[in-house]
Amino acid sequence: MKLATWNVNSLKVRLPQVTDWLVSNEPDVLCLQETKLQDLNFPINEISAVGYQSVYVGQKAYNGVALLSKQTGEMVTTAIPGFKDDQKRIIAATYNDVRVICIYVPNGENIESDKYQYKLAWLFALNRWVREELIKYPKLVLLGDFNIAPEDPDVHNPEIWEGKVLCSQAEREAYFALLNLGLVDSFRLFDQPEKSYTWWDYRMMAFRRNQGMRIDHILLSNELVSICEACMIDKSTRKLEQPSDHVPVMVELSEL
DNA sequence: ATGGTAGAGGATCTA
Repeated sequence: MKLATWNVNSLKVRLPQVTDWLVSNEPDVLCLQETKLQDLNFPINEISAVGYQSVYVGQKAYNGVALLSKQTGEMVTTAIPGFKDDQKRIIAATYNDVRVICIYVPNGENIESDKYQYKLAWLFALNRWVREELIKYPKLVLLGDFNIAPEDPDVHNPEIWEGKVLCSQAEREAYFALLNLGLVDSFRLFDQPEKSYTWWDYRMMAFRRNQGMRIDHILLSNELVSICEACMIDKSTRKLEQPSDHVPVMVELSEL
């Protein structure tokens, strides 16, 4: 079973890249963030044409998440239960007894912003919900755009970014609180290239200089860690015309 | 201190 996540920064613009990527990589499930589409505009036919079903929840202009899958997902959820939120940032479904939770964590803007407080509150609500989901679904994958670089090796210039949004102590504590529920960062299960990142600012030639951050993650519950065979970042999509500022991350699980 | 780019939507807001 192959599971992937990709913040596409507008599915309308990135649709040809997404369908090409599905054909080339054949994931069982691809999780998308920042689709930036209202539900009535979701391109179900174009995605169906390459053999994938879609479930999605979106809104005008911002946010929006989706699950593209070969098989039909069950128990689809499109909000964190008990957390009032106008922003469409989560979608979850179950495939082969594997609970797949796709998240688009708020960016936070900067640590003085109201958006930062919203981010921390959102992460707290996520934690409470994932704790409950792990009881129901021992095979669980939490993946998406976390907007958190967990440790200094995940940041191109940790001295400059120290304490700033995406790297602040409170955000990192919220990330490790998720791991403490019984989740593992699949990327660090394996040897990886130095300076591996998943996002580079569009500005200042950040990608060419590899001035990025690793903020997109695939976390696995303990039951899935033992059957995880690989986790890789696909930088190739950042070299295409009109790229997203994020690139896909994918895991391979055996025996599923 | 500011700007640099991209996307949505039609002026700014978000990232």
